[in-house]
Amino acid sequence: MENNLIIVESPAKAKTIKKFLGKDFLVKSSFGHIRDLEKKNFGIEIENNYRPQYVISEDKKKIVSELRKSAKNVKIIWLAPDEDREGEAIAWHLFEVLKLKPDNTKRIVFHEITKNAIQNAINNPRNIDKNLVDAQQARRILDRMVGFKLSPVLWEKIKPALSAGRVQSVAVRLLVEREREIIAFKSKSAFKVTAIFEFLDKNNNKVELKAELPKKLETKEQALDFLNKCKNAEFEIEEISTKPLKKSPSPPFTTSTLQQEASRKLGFSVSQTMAVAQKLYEAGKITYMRTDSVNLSNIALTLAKKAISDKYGMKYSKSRKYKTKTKGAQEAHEAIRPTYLENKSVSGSNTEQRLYELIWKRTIASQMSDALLEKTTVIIRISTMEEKLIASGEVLKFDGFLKVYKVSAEEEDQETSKGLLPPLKMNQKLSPEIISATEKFTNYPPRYTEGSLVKKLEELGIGRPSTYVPIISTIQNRGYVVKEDRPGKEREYVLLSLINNTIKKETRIEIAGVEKSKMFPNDIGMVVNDFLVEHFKDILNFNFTASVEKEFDEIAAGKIVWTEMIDKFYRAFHKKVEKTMESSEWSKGERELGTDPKSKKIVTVKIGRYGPVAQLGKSGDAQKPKFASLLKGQHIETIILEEALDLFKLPRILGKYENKDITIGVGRFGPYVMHNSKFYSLQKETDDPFTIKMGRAIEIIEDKREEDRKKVIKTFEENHDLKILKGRWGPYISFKKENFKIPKNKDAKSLSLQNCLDLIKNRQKSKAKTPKIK
DNA sequence: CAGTGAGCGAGCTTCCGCTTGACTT
Repeated sequence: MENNLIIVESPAKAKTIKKFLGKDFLVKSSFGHIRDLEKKNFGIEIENNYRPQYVISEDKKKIVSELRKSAKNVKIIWLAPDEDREGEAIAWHLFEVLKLKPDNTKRIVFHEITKNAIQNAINNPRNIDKNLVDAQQARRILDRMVGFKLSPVLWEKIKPALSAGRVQSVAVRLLVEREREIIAFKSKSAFKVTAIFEFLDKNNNKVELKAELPKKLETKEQALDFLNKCKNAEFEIEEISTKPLKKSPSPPFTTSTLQQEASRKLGFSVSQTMAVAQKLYEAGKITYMRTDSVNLSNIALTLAKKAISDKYGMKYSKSRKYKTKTKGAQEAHEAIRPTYLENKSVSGSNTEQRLYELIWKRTIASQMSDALLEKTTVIIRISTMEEKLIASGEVLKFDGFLKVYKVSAEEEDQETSKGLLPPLKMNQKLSPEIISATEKFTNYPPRYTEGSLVKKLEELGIGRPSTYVPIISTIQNRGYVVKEDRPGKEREYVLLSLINNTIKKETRIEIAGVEKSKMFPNDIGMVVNDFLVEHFKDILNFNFTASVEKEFDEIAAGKIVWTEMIDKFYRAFHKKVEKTMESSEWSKGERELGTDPKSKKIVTVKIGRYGPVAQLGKSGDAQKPKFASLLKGQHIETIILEEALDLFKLPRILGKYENKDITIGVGRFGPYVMHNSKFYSLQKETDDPFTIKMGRAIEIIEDKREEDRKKVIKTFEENHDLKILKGRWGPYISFKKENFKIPKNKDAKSLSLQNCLDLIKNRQKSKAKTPKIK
């Protein structure tokens, strides 16, 4: 029987620690927090000096009782959660819930999981830091107050089941404000001049030199004027200069930078990255994946140095220490790094291997030498004017860290690929092959991706590594935002080119504004945001978290008492909640678009009971107003009168097919063709419900019929309700509008009717057995 | 695949941070 019990948060950590400790230590995990505020009745006794009502979480009851049992059988209990605010609170809750005694309970912390670090921690125990715990309680209680007082205001004033919170509401605000910037953005165009010179080098090889005019020309006239002056001009090299350039590696990964890079380089979503990282962590292949620290342990530094000199040579190695700059970082862990830096790759699924390799490269690169480059700039004189053309190129002199890790382009602006320049001489004469002036449009500010949103939140000190994934899913689940692709629009641009002293004018078409996996605010997100910003400005302020964090720090330092801080906050906050409940209007984001020329009625758009809707006429009028839902892609903020009027033209009857009406309409699942009371979806990109013709409608119907025929794998004469069909996840049984899985080891084609019926019966039985929780 | 804000009105929704399962139609 062991004499010691160590409790940590994570089972994977427990497993690792166990290896370093002798038989006398029992190592267990609490699986994170074990208690939380009661959900019913607010969980805070306002009248009793904000006394928190803690309850053991349903899914932790079993763990708590196990821990209680273990604690009884040992002499000393070591509480070893992380050394940050939340970790301290976990230790304190454990102390309270397990009814531990001060004389045989010790609080220890370690920053890396090594035998030495753990031994060192055990030799230097301390008591639970109650001030730090109080800071956490204040954080928890403030979040509950904000969330559980604000959300009901939204239910009352906008729509049921909405939510607001210190973190999520600011995340939505960022997206809404960016969207408005984009809506208001006016694109300007200017002309970019590039020249290509061709000449023969000393080996008589044809070489090209590409040069640019550093400033853009504002108008087409200026561009034409410039090209005209280039006619019969002489071009000559005026200056060649080189200067050395240095590039340094990025720090090793934190949760947020890993999420961004995995998204950019591997195309992973934020949640996918975390799921894969969790697997690697559980397998002992990487360190903990939820961290805000860029710090590497001394062991890691030594391992990195050895791995780099073994693989690439000593001159590639350079030990570096990185400092965390992020606001509010708690740094309870190391940066995310491979546990064994000598392993460049690992076994596992394809995604695991790729993510591991990314982590390995980034970690190793962070401990490598700078890359050294030489940048050459060539200035070309034009005989007919003052302006100069500039060509530049880069040569890599020493690759350094670039040997393993290419820095990914932060923003897309990589127009000129900088390569080697051909050998050139001072005063060398050049003759242009082509000089062109291309019309370029300024771009609106970029929409957020999941990763860039996380980055922004982190910069503002909002949210924690463990919450980035939940934040993103919450704001989507509430319908405030969607992540999606949107097609671009065609745009004309002018291309002027000077070839053989003649100017050619062309108009070309480019696709602009294509969006891939971007976060877009929905109408409801905008309405909720506007409401919150109007009535709860301070909480929606981007600095709100930072300023309360300062107060939490003071609580942790013992300078202020947590109940006093909370009292001050709550009094002011609660007054605002009450005032808003009483006085504010129903908020539906209504916008008037204009008057229908036919009926002379007013057209408005707003959030209706079932989502964004257009309304023709006023609700008080003698004639009841007409309503029509907005289509996907239409928004209250941007829809115009003509588009809204079109909505009232549906549903419309196109004609007859097989003696039945064909009707076009828009329903819950988007635009449809209805025929013989069956629905067929229109193609998202190609079909327009307002203009679709009979022929195309019939085509859609026939296509769907054909597809359905192909889906059928097997039918049975004896029972027409039952079919074996081919679906997205393989074959399945369809029976009276319900679908049933076919076990992987069974061949769908050879199933008999009886087999199928058995499978159905089995599923129904197992379903009945599953007890309903919650 | 329809309805579009109160003329019956129960009982519910909701926060942020720590952790991993169990569950996959």
